[in-house]
Amino acid sequence: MATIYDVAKESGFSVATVSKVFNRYSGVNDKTREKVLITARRIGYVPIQSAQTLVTKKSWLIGVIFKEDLNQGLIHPHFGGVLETFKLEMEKSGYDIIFINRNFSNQNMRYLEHCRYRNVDGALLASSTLPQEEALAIHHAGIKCVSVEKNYPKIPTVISTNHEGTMNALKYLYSLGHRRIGILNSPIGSLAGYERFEAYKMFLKKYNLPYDPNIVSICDTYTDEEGLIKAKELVNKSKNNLPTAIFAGYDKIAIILQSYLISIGISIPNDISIIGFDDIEIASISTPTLTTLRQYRAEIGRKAADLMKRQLNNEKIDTSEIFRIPTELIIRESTCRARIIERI
Amino acid sequence: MATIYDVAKESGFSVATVSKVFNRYSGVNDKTREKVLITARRIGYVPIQSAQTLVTKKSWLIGVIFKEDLNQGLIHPHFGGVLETFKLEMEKSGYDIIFINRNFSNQNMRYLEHCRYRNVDGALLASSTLPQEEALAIHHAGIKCVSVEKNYPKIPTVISTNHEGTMNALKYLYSLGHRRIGILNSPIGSLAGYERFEAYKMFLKKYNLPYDPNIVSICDTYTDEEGLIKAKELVNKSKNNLPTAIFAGYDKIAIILQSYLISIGISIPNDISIIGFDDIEIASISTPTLTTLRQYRAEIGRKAADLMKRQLNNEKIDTSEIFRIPTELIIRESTCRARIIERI
DNA sequence: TTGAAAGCGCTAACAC
DNA sequence: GTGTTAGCGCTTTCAA
Repeated sequence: MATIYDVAKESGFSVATVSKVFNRYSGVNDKTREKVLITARRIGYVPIQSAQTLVTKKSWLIGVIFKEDLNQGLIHPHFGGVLETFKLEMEKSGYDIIFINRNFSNQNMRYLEHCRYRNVDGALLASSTLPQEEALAIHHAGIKCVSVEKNYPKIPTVISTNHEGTMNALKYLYSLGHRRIGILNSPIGSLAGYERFEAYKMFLKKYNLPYDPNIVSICDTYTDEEGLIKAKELVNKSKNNLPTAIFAGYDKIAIILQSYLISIGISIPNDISIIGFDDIEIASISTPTLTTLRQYRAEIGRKAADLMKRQLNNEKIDTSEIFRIPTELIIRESTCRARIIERI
Repeated sequence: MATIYDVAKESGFSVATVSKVFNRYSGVNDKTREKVLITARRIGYVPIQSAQTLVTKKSWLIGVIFKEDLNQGLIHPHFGGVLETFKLEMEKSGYDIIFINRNFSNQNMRYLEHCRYRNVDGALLASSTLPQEEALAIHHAGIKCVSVEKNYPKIPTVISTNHEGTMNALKYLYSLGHRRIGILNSPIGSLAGYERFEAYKMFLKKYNLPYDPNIVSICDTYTDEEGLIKAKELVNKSKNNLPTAIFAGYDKIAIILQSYLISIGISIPNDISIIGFDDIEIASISTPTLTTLRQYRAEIGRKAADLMKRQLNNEKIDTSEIFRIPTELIIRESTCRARIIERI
C-alpha cells in the first residue's frame, strides 16, 4: 500500500507538506497542493486511520452500546430505526459506527475497555441494561456520550414524550367513553416504561378514576413469552370485571395481547379497545390494525447525532433536561367507543 | 491512559515482556506473566488497537457493505437478521463490525478506499447494488470477502436454496390443484430474484404449463411503491382470466399484493392463493397469515461468519459453488385448494 | 511556504 | 526467559 512517504517521494515534496495537504492546512501553495493530490490519486494513496489515530488520539469512531433483553439487536424495530438515522448523520460528518460489546475481556467495565481499545471518540448509549456506573465511567473517560434509552446524570438523553403520549392515548380512550382502562406495561426499569406507568397513574388521578391492581400488569422483561404471561395474568385477575380498554406499553405486546384476547373469544375493539406505543410496521398490518402512539425514530436518531457532534466539537450541552421528541396518536381499528352497557 | 511502558515500569519488566504476556507468547515465566497481568489490571491498562494495527497490519475489524434500494438499512428484516448472527459470531472470535459506506471521498472505488482507511481484515458483502468490479477490487486488495447477496467470482457466497424453495412452493400450489399460477417477482438483477424466476419457468416446463406473460410481473426495485404498481399491473393484465394462485418474490410484496387484492374485493385464499418468500415476522401476523418459504437467516449469518473466519486463518475456501442454506415451506392461511370451477 | 525530525503505543527481530 | 531497539504511517512543532 502506498504511504505518505510514497506520495512525498513521487511528488517531490516532504511528508510534512503532504500531510498538510490532506489535513486542509492553509499554509500550502495551491500548485503544491494540486501536485500532491494528483500524485496521491495516481498511486492510490489512502491515509491509514490507525496511524492517524495513534498521533491525534482521534479515531473518528463512534461506539454503539446496543443491547436489550430480547437480543433482537439490529432488527429491533425501535432502536434499529433510531440507530439507522444516527448512523447516517454521523457518517455525513466522517464518523464511522462500531458496535461495542462485552466480549472484550472478563472483567467489569468491559464496555469502557472496549471503547478505549478502539479509541472511540463518542458512544451512543442504547442499552436498557447498561448500569449507571458503567455509563458514567465512559463519560468520565472523556468519551462523548448520548443516551437514547436511560437517563444518566451529565449525559444528554433523547427520548419520546412518553408522558404526554400516554396521556393523549388515555384521554382518547376516555373521550370514547372508556372508564375502566387497564394497563399492560413494559418494564418500569426502563425509562420509557417508568414514564408511561407514571402517566397512567396521573391520568387516573386527574380523571378521578380508581386505581385497580386487577387491571394492571407490568412486565419484568421485554420478551414475548413474558408479554403473553402478563397478558393472561391481566385477564385472569379481572375476569369478573374486564376492562373496556387496555393501554399496552409497546406495540409488540399490544399485538400479543390482541391475539390472545381474540383467541379466547373476546372481540377487538368491540369488547375491549387496545392502544399500543411505537407504531412499528406490524401495527398497520395486524388484524385489527392497531391504534398506537407513533415514535419518530428518525428524529430521535437525528437529534442524538446532533448532540453527539456538538459535543465532539467541544460545545457545552445542557444536560439538565431530557430532549423530547413528540409522539403522535395514530388512530386505527383496535379502538372504538365503549359500549353503553359498561357505563351503567 | 496507561501505556505498555507504564506497565513495564510498574511491574519491573520490559515492554517486550509485557507485550508477550498480552499476546499469549509461550516463552514467559508464569510468575512474570502473573505480575504483569496484575500490574496491568491495577493501573487500568488496555492495549490500543490503532498502535497494534500499525505494526501488525491486522485491525480485527470486519467491514460490512450493506445497502439496498430501500435504504431500510439495519431494520431490513432479511439482511438485518443475517447480520445480527454474523456479528455475534465474529465478535466471539475478537472481531468488531464496522459499516463501510461510500461517503469516504468522491471517487470511484470508495468502498475499497474506506476498507483500506480502516484497514479491515475482511468484508461482508451484503449489498444488492455493489458492482462486481468493486467487489473484486476489495478481494484483490487482500481483504477476505464473503457475500450473502450476489455471487462474485472467487468470493464465497452464502444464500438460501432459492431454486428448491421456489420449486417446493410451486409444487405445493400444484398439489392443491392450481394450474394457473402467476408470479410477482423481485428484481431479477438480484441473485435471489433471478434464481426464483428461473425456478418458476422451469416449474412450468416440468409440469407442462404454459408461460403466460399476463400473469408475470417483475419489479425493478424493492420499493413498496413499485411493488404495488406491479401488483396492480399483474391484475390488470390478467383481469379476464386471473390466476388462481400467485407466487410473490418476497413476503413484503406478498403482503402488499394481498392487501391490494382484498381491497378490490378478491378473497384470499378463496379466490387467489398467495405464497411469499422470507418468513419475516409480519407473515405470521397479517390477515390472512401468509404461507411462505422460511429463510434461515441465523444460519446464513453463521455460515458466512464461518467462511470469513476460515479465510482469516488462511484456509483455502472452495469458491466454485455457492453455499446453500435450506428453506422451509411454512403453510399458513393464504393458500388453499383451487376451486373446481377453475379446472373445467 | 516547505521540510527535518521527534514521537504516538505497540510488535518482533535479535541479542543477551 | 527477558530486554533492547528499530520501525509501523502518520502529525506536528520548529526551523529554515
